[in-house]
Order: sequence, then structure tokens, then C-alpha cells
Amino acid sequence: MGRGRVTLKRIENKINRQVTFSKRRSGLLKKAHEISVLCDADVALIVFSTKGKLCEYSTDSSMDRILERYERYSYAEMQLTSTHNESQGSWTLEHAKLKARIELLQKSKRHLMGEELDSLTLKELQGLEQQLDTALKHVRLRKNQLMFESISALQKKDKDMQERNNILSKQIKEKEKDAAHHDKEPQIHAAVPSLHLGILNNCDAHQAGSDWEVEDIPRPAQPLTFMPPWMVQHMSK
Amino acid sequence: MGRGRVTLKRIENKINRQVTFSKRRSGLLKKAHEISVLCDADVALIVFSTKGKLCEYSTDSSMDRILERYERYSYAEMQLTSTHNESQGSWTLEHAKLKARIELLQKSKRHLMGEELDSLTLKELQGLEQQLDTALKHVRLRKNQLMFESISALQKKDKDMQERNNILSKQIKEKEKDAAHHDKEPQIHAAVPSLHLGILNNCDAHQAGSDWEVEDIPRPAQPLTFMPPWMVQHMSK
DNA sequence: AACTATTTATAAGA
DNA sequence: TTCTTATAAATAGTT
Repeated sequence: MGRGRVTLKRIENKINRQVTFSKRRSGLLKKAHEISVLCDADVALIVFSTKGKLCEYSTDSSMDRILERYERYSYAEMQLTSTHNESQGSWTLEHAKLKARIELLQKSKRHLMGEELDSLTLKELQGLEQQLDTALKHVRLRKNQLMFESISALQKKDKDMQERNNILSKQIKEKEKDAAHHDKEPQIHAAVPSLHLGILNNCDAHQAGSDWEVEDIPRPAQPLTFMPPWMVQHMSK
Repeated sequence: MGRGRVTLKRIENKINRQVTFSKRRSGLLKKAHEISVLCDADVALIVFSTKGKLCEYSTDSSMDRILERYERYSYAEMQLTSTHNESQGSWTLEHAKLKARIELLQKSKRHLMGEELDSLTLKELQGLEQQLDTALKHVRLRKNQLMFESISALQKKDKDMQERNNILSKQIKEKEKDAAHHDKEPQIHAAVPSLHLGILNNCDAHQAGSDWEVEDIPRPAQPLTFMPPWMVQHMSK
């Protein structure tokens, strides 16, 4: 796509190579992002330039998650290799890797808890926000599930009780009928007003300090910063 | 590059998304390979489709090397310092400890990312939610309030019904007593076992397979953060 | 899976 | 580097 046809061969001219790298890198990042969004794919892209400069893209800025997923995916292999990998030399490396991993995990955990955000770029913060938002949705979904299960149980019991009520009412009426019919005694009147209860609606008995009173704070309109996507990459920490 | 202009938004049509994924995936892989060859770059590309299928490209097919290089890039210091300062004897133990630690960290991290929530209690979920919500505080008072009120209403109703049950039972007993006393007819026995209801606790009536979706429950329009996709792409320094 | 009308990416030039 | 432009490539919609 350009004025000349491209040959799949290392560009020998250093300047040209650098320029082409810049252009294609942004193109590649863009496409990685596009397929990620359009097709709902999890993408991780890592690019080292000749000079060793790192450039990366990952869906939701969650490189760690995706790399972990990748490693999980190849778990079978890894198990096979790691079993026999216990020669001395690789132990130190293994150890170092584990420590590095812990560092990574702690760091990302701190970020997820909203700590140490100073070191993050705008883009990373953006990604973090999205991730937290998703997590929050999941947590609430689960919470709702538990709560609604409680409600369902109560409703069922409620229904059972209503039936029981009806049965008892009928029995009383029969009793009264029998009584009136057979010995014409004064009837005992049992007022049984029907209890009508709305389901899932408002109620007066509201305990203020209860355990699951949640947040009172009105949510401000989402404060999003707009910025041409492919410009963002030029901002560094 | 096609007959229509593309909008950077998840393709909702499943078939279309799948087709587009295939096409773009090969395009992306091709471009990754091209930049790798043309510009002598080290590239690692990992793509998971929606369905979880993995597809990867890496310069010289050396994914491991590049991923290691990637991790080293961030944790060079660590690797240097941690390689030689451990005594050999306790390595196995050290190793195990580190692994255990990693497990713990991953678990809590997953919770913070809204995953594997099934093992959490309502209370724990509440804590998690608050933690996640610290940044997004305000949210859903109304919904929670409604649910709280529903449960309270049901509890109140429940209580009322119990009282009513008791009253009715007494009336029946009086009836029976009267009947027996006055005309010695056969009695009608109405068994009225007392219904005991726990409050917001375990429910026996638990529908196992039901798919709980928050969306099934009427609630106010969802004011969730909507994040314009631009960008999560990031480059390191 | 092929076919094209178009859009998009980018090589070369400035 | 950045912009412009001619052209090659990629691909969305269609068959």
C-alpha cells in the first residue's frame, strides 16, 4: 500500500527501516485494537524495535491477564517441560521468575485497589477504570443473585401462608355455617380482612442502618477525556 | 477498506463478527510478520477469539523468548538481584512458599477483577464492592433500596401472616371447643403448623439452574460508565 | 470461499 | 518528524 510494491525482506537502509517501523507499528497497533473491539477478542501485542525499544498493546490494557491466559492455555506443555526442568541451573531462573511474578501481581493488585496510581499513564488509568467497572458489574450481579434468591424464598413462603390463610378462612366459614344450621346459636364473627400485599414494592418499615445499605452518593456524569486515539501513543509517562 | 465504512464498535451480529475476525486475524498476523521481517523487530502477537480459541504469531516462532524479554524489560532489576542470594538447601521450600503466595495473590486479584465470585459470602461481596466502588462511589442507592424495601416488606408481611395464622388458629380452636361443647358433633381438625421463617438467611427453596440476570429485574436506567473504546492502547516508555 | 467496490494503509516525496 | 499523495493492500458486503 504505497507507491511501490513491497518485498518481504529486511529493509537495509537504516533510516527507511526506522521510518517504516514507525508507520507500520502504529498501523499494527491500530489493527490490533480494531480486531479487539470489533470482534471482541483478547489481544496482546508486543513489539521490540531493532534498537530494543518496547511497544505494546493489549485489550483493556490488561497485558498481565492475557499473558497469564496464554500461559494457562499452554499449560500442558509447560507442565511437561517444567517437570524435567529441575536441573540446578534453571532453579535460580525459576525462582527469579516467581519473584518477578509476585512483584507483577502485587503491583497490579495495588492498582486494582486504587493505590500507587501515580506511576500510571492516562491510558493505563483509562484501562484500569474500565476493568474496575467491569469487575463491579460482576460483583453486583452476584450480589443481586444472592439477594434475589432470598426474596424468592420469602415470596414462596408468603404464597404458602396465603394458601394456608385461605384454607383456615374456609374452615371457619364452614364452622359458622354448621353452627348456624345445627343449633342456631349466635354466630361468632371472625373478621378476616384480606391482606393485600404488593410484591417488591415500597414499604414503610425501612431500617436505616442495616448491613446492606449501600452508597448514598450521587454518581457524577462520567468524566471522560477525549483524545484522538492514535495520538495517545505519543504521550509517555 | 471495504464497501462500508467501519465503526469501532463491537460487531453485534455473531456471524459477521466471526467472519470479520477471521479476515482481520489473518491480516493482523500478516502485518505482524511483515514488520518483523521488514524492520527487524521482535514481535509477539497473541489473539484469543471470543470463543477462546488461541492464535499466535511471534518472530522466529520464539514466543517464549519474547515473552521473557518482555518480562525482563520491566523487571530487569529483580532478576539481577534475586538470582544469586539464596542458599541452595531451602530452595524447594522457598519455591513452594512463593508458589503459594502467587496463588493467594492471583485469587485476590481475580476477585478484584470480578472473577470467581461464587465462593464469596454476601458480606465479603459487600466488602469487595465497596473496595471497588471507592472510585465509583455513588451508584445504585435506589436499586438497593428497592430491594431492601422488598425484603423488609416481605418480612413484615410474613410477620403479619404469622399473627393472622395464630389468630385463625385460635378462632378455630374456639370454634371446635364451642362445637364440641354445644352439640357434640364430630370435630373438624385443622392442622396449623407454625411456619417459622428465617430472616434473609438460607433458603431451602432454591432454584438451582436458574440463570440470574440483573436485567430480569425492573430497575432504573443503567447509568454505568460507558467507555468510548479509544483506548487502551499503550506504549511503554 | 470468491468476488469487487471501497476504504485504509503506507511508500515515497517534500 | 510530519504532511501529502499516489498507489498498494485490506476488507465489508455480496454472491
